[in-house]
Amino acid sequence: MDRFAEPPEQYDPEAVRDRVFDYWDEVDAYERTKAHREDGEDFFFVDGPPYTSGAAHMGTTWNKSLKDAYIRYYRMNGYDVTDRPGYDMHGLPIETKVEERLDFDSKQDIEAFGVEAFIEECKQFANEQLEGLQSDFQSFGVWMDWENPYKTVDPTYMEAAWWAFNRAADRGLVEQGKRSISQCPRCETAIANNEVEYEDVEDPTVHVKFPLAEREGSLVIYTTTPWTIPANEFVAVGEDITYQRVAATKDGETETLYLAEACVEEVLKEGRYDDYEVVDSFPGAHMLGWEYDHPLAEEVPDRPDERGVGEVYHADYVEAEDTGLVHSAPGHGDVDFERGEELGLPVFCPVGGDGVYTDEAGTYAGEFVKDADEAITQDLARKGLLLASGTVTHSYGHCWRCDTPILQLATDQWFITITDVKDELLENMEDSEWHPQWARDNRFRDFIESAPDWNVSRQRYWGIPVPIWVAEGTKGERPDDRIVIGTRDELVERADQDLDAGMDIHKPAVDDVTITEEGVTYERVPDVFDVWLDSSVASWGTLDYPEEEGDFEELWPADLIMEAHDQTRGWFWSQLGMGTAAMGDVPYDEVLMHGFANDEDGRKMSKSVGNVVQPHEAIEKHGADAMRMFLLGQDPQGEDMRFSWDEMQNMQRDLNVLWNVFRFPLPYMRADGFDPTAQTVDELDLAVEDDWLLSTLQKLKHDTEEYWENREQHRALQALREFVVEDLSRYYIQLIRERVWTEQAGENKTAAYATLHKVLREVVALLAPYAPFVTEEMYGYLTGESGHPTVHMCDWPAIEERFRQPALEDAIDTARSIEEAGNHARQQAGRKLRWPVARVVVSPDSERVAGQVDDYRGLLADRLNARRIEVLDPDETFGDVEYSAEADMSVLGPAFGGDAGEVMEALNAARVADDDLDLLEDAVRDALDREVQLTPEMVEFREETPDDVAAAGFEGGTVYVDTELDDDLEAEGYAREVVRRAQELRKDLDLDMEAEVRLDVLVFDDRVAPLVSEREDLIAEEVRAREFAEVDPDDANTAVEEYDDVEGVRMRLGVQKV
RNA sequence: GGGCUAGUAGCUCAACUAGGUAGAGCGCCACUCUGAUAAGGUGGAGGCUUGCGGUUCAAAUCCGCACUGGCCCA
Repeated sequence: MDRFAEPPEQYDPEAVRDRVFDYWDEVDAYERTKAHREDGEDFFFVDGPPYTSGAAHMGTTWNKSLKDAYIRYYRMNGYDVTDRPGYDMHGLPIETKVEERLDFDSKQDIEAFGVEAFIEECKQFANEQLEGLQSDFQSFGVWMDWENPYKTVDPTYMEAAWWAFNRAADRGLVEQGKRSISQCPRCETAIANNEVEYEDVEDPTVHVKFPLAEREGSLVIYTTTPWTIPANEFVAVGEDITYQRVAATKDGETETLYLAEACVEEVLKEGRYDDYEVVDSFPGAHMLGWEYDHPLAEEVPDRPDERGVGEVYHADYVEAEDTGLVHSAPGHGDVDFERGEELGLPVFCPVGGDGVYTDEAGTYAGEFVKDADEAITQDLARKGLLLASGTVTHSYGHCWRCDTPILQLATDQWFITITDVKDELLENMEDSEWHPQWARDNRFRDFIESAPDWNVSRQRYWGIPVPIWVAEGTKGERPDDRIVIGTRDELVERADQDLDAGMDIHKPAVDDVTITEEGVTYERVPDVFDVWLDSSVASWGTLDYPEEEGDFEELWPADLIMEAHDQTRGWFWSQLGMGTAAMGDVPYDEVLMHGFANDEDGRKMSKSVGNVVQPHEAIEKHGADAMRMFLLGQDPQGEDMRFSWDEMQNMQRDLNVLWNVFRFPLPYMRADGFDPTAQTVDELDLAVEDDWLLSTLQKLKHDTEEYWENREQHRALQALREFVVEDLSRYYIQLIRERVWTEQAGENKTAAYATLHKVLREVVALLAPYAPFVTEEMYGYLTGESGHPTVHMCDWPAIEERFRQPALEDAIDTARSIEEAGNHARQQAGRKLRWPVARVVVSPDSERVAGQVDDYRGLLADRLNARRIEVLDPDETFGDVEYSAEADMSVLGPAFGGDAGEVMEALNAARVADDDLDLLEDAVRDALDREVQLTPEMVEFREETPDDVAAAGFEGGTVYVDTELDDDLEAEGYAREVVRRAQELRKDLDLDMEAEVRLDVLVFDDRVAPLVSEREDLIAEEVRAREFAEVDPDDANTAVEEYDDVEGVRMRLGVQKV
């Protein structure tokens, strides 16, 4: 791109993006940027792999934008950043999608179809989804290593999981055992708790009487899962809860029931008893050890009947609700299971993985459990044990993929016994720095403390095969008789079959592999890993470890990871767990935890509600840069984002302002042959505004850097936008316009070019991580061949102390607020800025402000279009002014206590002739009808505007604008009115900036006409009028216009090109 | 049901960590400007700071409860 070439007049985001994509391709921008930092210090970023089902939504887009921005930031700071993207491609969600595609209903369908073919389908599906995600991410400018993503389905990656699992096994953290797990009977596999979705459903309820064995009466239990009653092994009570023995009467018959006191009335009502009498009251502790008869003893003859089963025990999970007596089946519920383990009870689960009762369930064998609810209820009723039955609507867990109600079953699973290393987990957690920190210290810690052992086995197909081989026929029940394979090489070496180390290690390829050692043959456990285990090894999997060792040695652990807050229980946790189990360390040093993308009302975006905004819609509407700026303008530390079209539009508007700012000087620079490499701010004599802008730029760099380092890139963006819009566009550009328009070349003009050029170049660099497209294009125009091929190769702009001038910044601040006050005063007086005023008087509050005004008189006179600026002494007053006072509540409050409010009001309302405390006290006394003691600290006096002068206050004093006119001022005022209108005509004629014209000015006012004539020189220069003469109205290059009221005067103007 | 987190102008957010008359940007209205012009300037309207209680002379801020959203857990 040619330096200072003419950029398009309009900022068109889509066109910019198209051009930049082409440009990036053309110059290999990404590759060169990476190569540029090859020798830099390493920065190991790890991408949390998105799951490959579905497209990128606003949340993923936010996440990837953040990652991209921080990667760019670190690159600009000289780091060699690891930027390998990852994809999470195994697991049940994909299996169920593929099953849907193939119209399968069950595992039998898969087996019939063939496991190998099914795996192939899954692989294909995941790859298709991956392609979609890749192009989504690229569409908004994310620069990661798209050629070489890590995929959890690559054998190299899968090996990383095997390796880690093997390490955990070596540490004694892998065991097989029964656990109560959530089972999806359709998918026929255990699913993770976080894969359980809760929804409201209607379920049967039963109140059942468990007849006591050695005493009269029955325990009353309540459950919504009658199908678990066959597996009942004990009844739990709370030791400290009060229970009652009641004699309940129905139809003239009386029976004895045991219930928690709090539940008696309601339960008996449910059971439609006519009356009852409380016979006895006692704590649950009295009931411990009571024995009862299993209510379905005859129907389920094979249930365990050993000592200890069928008794009452205490359990912490009991509360005085329902009946206060809890039916407990260790073969099902997880708390029941845990308590059962403690009590040394057997685990009895007469239900298969498909939810069908096994032979152990006696008469119910062969029936699907949920279907058996009714038969069981009827059996209980027939036996006189059903106290009541009904239905209830409550939230119940469902499989998140296929929406089947889950079952709690105790089954054989493989576990990583995380609970054995809980202290280590907590210690390791402390080694990671989190933004925000509360997420680590509250949420994450709580989760770790309550985390159960990790069930890593799944009875499915599309996953990393569990690398455990157990002695034939032992089903893994003999812990010492098993082999855990850590690498493919190891498998090749030990396998009975002839294998190739490059083989795919998915099912079914490894299923038939056997290992025979010392006369024992081992066969593989058929399970695959829980998909959460896949991504848990990403910090080394992304480095191809253990296959490749070099990067791992150099880089691990990750310097930074960033994901949304759902990953606290997901990836942040699984990595900590696996890192600790396998390496004894947390695999990341720093976590940036961001929030979720909600809709404009703060609600979750969901397809069913129809409030989803697709990233591509946002890109089409406002451009990828504006979308990224919106996303990156959000607080990334734990806060959810509210999507806002409005805000995104603001971003686009700001980019438009920047575009205009950047475009403005280019034609002048080009025309004057400005050379930014030779003519620099260090060598030129800078004007005060140049010094100021450069100083302000240093402050900006200081602030933005601090924000980025604190992971508050949104604040950095805010500061940057403010600089561009307020300081650069609204102030600096306005100030230098005259300098730039001057025709003669000169150092003054060149200094403005050099300043603007430097500032723009740095602003563009600071903005590059947010808006990679538009900054690229601007950078190209600014630097041409002399810069890097891409803005993204730039160094992060460093703070240059030599430009810092805090006193100047402060003074200009004052000048700007005086200017603002002056404009205000002018507006009130009806005197537009185009008309000069004789004088502006500044009455400063302090010597400091007085000095500042004195130093920058010229600037102020120029900005306020005043012939002269007068400065009063701080204690001097301007004409007849009154004073008001403003209360300082922090002093007033403590002094007056409860009266502070009314004293404040009286104080604020008072008007006094002088800034004198006694006068003020008098005024307040009059208002409140009592004496008050004021001190100077309590109030600040303020001058009140006199009626006859246009005045306005500013932070450090008051500005008075003297609006009285004389001939000289009027002459210039009218002359400028002529100039402005003549310019408009020039524009109508579409004349070049350089074009000269003939100007015809007719003023229909005898007093004003000669005044205007006096200023023909001024007019001629401004309008590039070569002569004042009549114009030919018929000429195509002529524009004539008549104006009825130019500040009370009629005039006609004609412009003709010569 | 439990934990964490948030609720401030029409919208996006500051002020909350050390209690002292609630601010900005955008939007809206009026006026204005016109050599960056889908810009710029000046002014204005707009808030019982989600609600209810408490602590305090004084609460957006501290405490409790409730309501609403979000995430996680059950």
